[in-house]
Amino acid sequence: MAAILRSSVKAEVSDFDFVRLTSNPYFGALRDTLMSDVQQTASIPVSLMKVEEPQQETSLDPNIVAIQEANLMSDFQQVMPSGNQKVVELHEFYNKQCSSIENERNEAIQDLKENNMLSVSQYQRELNRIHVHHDQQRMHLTNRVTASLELLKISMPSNREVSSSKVKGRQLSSRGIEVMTDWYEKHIDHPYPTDEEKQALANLGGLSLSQVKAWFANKRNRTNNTKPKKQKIQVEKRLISICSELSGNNRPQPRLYGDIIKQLSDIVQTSHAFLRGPTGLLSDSYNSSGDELEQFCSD
DNA sequence: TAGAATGATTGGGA
DNA sequence: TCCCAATCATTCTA
Repeated sequence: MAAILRSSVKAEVSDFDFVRLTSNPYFGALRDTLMSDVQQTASIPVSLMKVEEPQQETSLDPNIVAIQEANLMSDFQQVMPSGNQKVVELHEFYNKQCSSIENERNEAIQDLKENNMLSVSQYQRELNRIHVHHDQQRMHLTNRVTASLELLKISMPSNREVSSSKVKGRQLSSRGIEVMTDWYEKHIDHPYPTDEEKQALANLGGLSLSQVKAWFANKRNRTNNTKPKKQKIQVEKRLISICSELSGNNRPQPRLYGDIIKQLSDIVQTSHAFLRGPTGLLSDSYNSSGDELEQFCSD
């Protein structure tokens, strides 16, 4: 397949693209599937499907290895915070194998240096062969670990929950709910996490920052714990208190009504947020205000 | 299956 | 840019 690709679109496919294609972790599986199909249908000569393996001594662009390793490290950094044991083990395995390859490389170079029987050109050729060999080993290792990490990412329950939670209406991860609820209950009087706290909660719960923000906004709103709602509840309590005072048996003397009106004026003055809101008691069409009430009181 | 619960989005105010 | 209230969309549950 790669041979076909290479020969048919040689002008467009660079060596870089070709190596990227053949080093893709799914390339092998795709090749095997196609080979199987070819053998079953016998409509395409198998020889055409033969993969052109890179020459053993062909030098490998170190940039490709570096890019692949950087991508793998980036993947690890994304998944590691989940604390998944298998990911941790895979990461350790990868680091050990890399160290092992580099140790072998260094030993081989050291042996080469100690060999005084080689000419300069022979030495250079041999040195190149050592680097190519070990670069290929690292590339194969990186590909294998990348494929394993992909499988782990798919199988991770927390990851499934996080990705699926992007869909509307899906439950957030239980860990995420747990840490946010815990924080909310501990800060019930002021449930407004700072940016740093939001980020920490997101990291702890495996959530995005916007999910944390939305969860707290919903939580405050649905438990009547937003600032305007709390203020409104306070005002309602004071109004009920005044009403009961006015209608009760211990009704105040008319000369004390001024005090009550003053109290009502204070309530209007301090309740701007919800009284003047779009659904408030004092909408734009209602022109009365605390000041007017104050004026009425003094009259 | 209807209603509740919940995550996400939107538009407006500060 | 944050917060809020309202609303939508989806899932859960009795």
